[in-house]
Amino acid sequence: MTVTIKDVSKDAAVSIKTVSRVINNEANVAETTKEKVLASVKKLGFKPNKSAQSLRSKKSYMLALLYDNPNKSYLADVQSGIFNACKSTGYNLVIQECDYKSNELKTDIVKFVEDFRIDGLIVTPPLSDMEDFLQNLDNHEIEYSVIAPSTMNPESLHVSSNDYEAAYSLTSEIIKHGHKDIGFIKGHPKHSASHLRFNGFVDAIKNNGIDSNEQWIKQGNFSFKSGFDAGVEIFHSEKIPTAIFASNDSMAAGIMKSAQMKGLQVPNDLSLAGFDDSPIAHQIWPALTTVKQPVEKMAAHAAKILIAKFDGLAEQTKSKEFKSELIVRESLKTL
Amino acid sequence: MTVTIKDVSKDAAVSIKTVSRVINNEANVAETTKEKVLASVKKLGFKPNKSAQSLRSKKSYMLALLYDNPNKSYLADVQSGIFNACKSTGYNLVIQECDYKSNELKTDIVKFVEDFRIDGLIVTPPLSDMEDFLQNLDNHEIEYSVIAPSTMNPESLHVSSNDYEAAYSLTSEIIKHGHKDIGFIKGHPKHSASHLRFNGFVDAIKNNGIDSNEQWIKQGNFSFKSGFDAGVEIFHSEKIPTAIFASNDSMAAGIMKSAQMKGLQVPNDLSLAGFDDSPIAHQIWPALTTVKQPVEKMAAHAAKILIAKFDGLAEQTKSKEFKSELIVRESLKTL
DNA sequence: CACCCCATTGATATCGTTGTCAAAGAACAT
DNA sequence: ATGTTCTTTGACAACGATATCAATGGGGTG
Repeated sequence: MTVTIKDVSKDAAVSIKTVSRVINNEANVAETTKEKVLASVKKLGFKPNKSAQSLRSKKSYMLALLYDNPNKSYLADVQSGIFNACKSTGYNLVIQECDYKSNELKTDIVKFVEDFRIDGLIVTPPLSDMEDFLQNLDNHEIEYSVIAPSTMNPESLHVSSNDYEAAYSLTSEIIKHGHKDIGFIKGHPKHSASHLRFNGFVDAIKNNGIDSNEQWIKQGNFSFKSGFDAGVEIFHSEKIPTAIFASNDSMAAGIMKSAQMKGLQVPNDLSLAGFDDSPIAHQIWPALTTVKQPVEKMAAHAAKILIAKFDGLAEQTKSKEFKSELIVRESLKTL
Repeated sequence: MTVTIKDVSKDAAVSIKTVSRVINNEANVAETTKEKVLASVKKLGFKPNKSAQSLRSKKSYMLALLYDNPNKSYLADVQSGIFNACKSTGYNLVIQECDYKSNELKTDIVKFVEDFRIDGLIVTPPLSDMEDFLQNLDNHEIEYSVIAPSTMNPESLHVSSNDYEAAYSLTSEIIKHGHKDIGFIKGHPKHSASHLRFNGFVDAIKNNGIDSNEQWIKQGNFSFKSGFDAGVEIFHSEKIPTAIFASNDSMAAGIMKSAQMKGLQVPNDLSLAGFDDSPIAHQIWPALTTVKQPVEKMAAHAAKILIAKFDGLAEQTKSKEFKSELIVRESLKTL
């Protein structure tokens, strides 16, 4: 049958409480005792029963991922990262889709956390950008870790990426390729990443002494269609840019479609750049120049720092900024 | 504080065991008693403590999704379906990535199930096509539900789709558009869906009195690159087909890339069809003619029948075949 | 040496449910 | 009326861990 803490205590000739102390890494256990217990644990193949732990300790060992993001590839990466972090620490993950526009969102989530006895939340954009939503979690003393928040409260647990710098250097790269007429498609206005990327673009343009043309700057919302629509508008103007930087790959793909429909060749007639390095970036032709963020690692870290807060792990428990990587592919041509 | 079964039993003036009986839908509870208890449950907002239930009943209320499939969009849909089914029944889902080629796969999974006390597995292709793997689960008395298995054992829990018929009718549609020279890219040989789709294609060709050209039939593996490579080969031949049917959208996108690189216009010089209706299908231009499977619904059903087996739900607990939908888009042109 | 302090350890209660088993009463057969 | 069976109900143990609190003993201090 299954091995319990009692079996271990017998084998190691100590009390069950001492075994409990060892497996929970509690202080004040003699080194020799600890070794003895660990030996028995290993020998018998003991694994603590999560249900019993949970029942007694009032912890559920469950995290929940909150998202409102139609990007399946992003979501898959986030999940994958969190799952890995959970697995090694004995936690479980529940996925909860949200509607950031809903009026009941705040109360729904509090109820969700209480009903399911969730230990902590991992919050992704755009929810991570809603100050009042996070404030509400604080008020209810719900623990959470945030991925890419708009304001980085040093008190709060969060991971971020260098969106501004990445957009700045991608823009610089475009300029280096000889482009002076550059369009930009903004991302969803509720995502802080949208503004960071736009600011990076604007500053790079400015610092290189290039004028920006308002007509070539369009508001998108990260969807393929919004990119397509923006492209249609831009290609309608009398003069069109030689390059367009879209705030994500889906929109860049949308632009590519509208360009192709208009008979424009990418990259000969138009260079294109995206952001995210989603699968689409290299599944279209020409493949997109883009920026790759270590989404999976970021998500894993977000989970780790949250779990560390619960279990007091020694590990790197600090909020952290991750670096993106510029990927230059065929869609960007030297003029 | 939290409401327990004890509070309910007091409020309803019955024993805790009777409350337990009611919330577990056990037989032999008088109708009036049942109503009384349910009223108290509702009034107090009682929710059973999963940890306590789990500890005592030796059920974990956890399912695991087994996959070895790089297609993120497919995975996201499967997960989403299962999560929905789980949520309404109080189960949780763990995701377990596998390597179908691994020698230790069988023992690893058994260990995984035992270590985490998983109640049941949901198995996706290509694992669902590995007879010996499933047999091993049977031997260890591990419960599971299979998505798209190669052989549909009426004893086993499974959901399937009509891959053969869908491929047949998509091929017929291509033929109806006037094509006689049709290429085909096979999917990953370990997926039974690959063979079903190919057989559907072959039979449709035959029944329409069309000759198939071996040179235009290539082995792929569902990846973008394999589609691209197949395209390169095909476009190398002296005569090229007027249409190509790829066993999934990624490969169709790969072909499109190789066609465009060769200067071939889709659909003017070459019609193209894919399968799955993944996001890429409408994020490239021209958008792909394809087949959409109700993946999310299938996955939800797979979870439901598994849970039903545990909890004896009255619901539709039968294995089921789901119907796909043909989606004709611009990539298919009438000759 | 007596005293106290602190590190270490253990006995036992407890978490909130379900399982076991027996009791009480209703229904039916004899 | 009596015995038998079946339905309905409850008292109490048990699941496997952690929490509480007290006991033990070694080391330092006066």
